[in-house]
Amino acid sequence: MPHKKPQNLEIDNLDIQILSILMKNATTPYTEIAKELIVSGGTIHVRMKKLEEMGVIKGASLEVNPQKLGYDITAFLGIFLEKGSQYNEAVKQLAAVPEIVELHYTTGSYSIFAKIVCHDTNHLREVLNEQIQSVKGIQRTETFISLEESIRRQISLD
Amino acid sequence: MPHKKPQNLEIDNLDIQILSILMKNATTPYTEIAKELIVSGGTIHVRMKKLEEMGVIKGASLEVNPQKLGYDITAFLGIFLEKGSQYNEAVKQLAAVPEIVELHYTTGSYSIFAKIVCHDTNHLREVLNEQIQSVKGIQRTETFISLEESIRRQISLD
DNA sequence: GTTGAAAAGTGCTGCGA
DNA sequence: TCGCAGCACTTTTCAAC
Repeated sequence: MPHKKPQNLEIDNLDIQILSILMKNATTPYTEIAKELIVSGGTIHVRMKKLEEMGVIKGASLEVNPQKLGYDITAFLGIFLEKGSQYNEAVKQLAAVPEIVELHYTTGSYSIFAKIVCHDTNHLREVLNEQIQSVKGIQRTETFISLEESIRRQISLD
Repeated sequence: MPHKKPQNLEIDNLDIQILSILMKNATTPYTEIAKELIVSGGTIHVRMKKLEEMGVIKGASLEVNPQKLGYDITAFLGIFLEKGSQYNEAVKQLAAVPEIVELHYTTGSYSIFAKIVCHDTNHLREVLNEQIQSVKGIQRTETFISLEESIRRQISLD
């Protein structure tokens, strides 16, 4: 009796619980997760492999404290473009600015929204004046400097 | 001759190189890093321990694809407070909103700047109306919905 | 501070239920 | 499909340089 391989491309409650634990601490051993969720270590492994194949898991990255590395300024940038159609070209040039850690195409007042990390205010001014304002199509920018990061977390999967 | 323990609380070039590799892929084995930087595995371990003690490394977290988990909307929120002094109280209440993944106290037009992740536009509207607008001290908000996340990376350590 | 190797723990694979 | 057990690999520790 031919039977189509189920593939099981659904995310069930167990998957969510595994992700939930690993999103808090990616170094949690599989055996410990297994103990906590009362399944075997092999099961965790199978689920993780499935989630990776599905593209749910992009990878694991080390979280560093930018301030301890001499990056004291985090700022948000609202960027106005002359024309919305210049977006792709602008992004290409902005990608070459290493201080930009996040960049979005947004609705609302601004065309582009960016997050930027700099050593100090001088560094920020340099990047703004020399790297960003000179990009073709960028009309002007508004800067919001973060004085305090009060919340920083991942989405909760409940 | 009494001699103060050096502690070696400086970050040298080797530390930077180790961090650089692990920030791209936190699952890189120490042995492989050691080979690449031509030092022993034990050295990598000692350095990592030092960096953790110094607080440079906050931890490792799994990066997931929010869209694959049904979170399709990423938005930025500029929040106006009636008085800046209401910040601490507002943060306390906003911390209880799980959809908020980042929150900053900023200079510029807004008092608070937040990043929020929702399932869909309805979910976003619900969170805005029921959870955020009701917080005491919040005057009004401006929403910037991300239509495309073009850049997402860590600071480069060069 | 670094090295190299030994010891402990974890991740992976195949067999059985 | 899941769980168990053995093997390979990584992390950790430690004495010596």
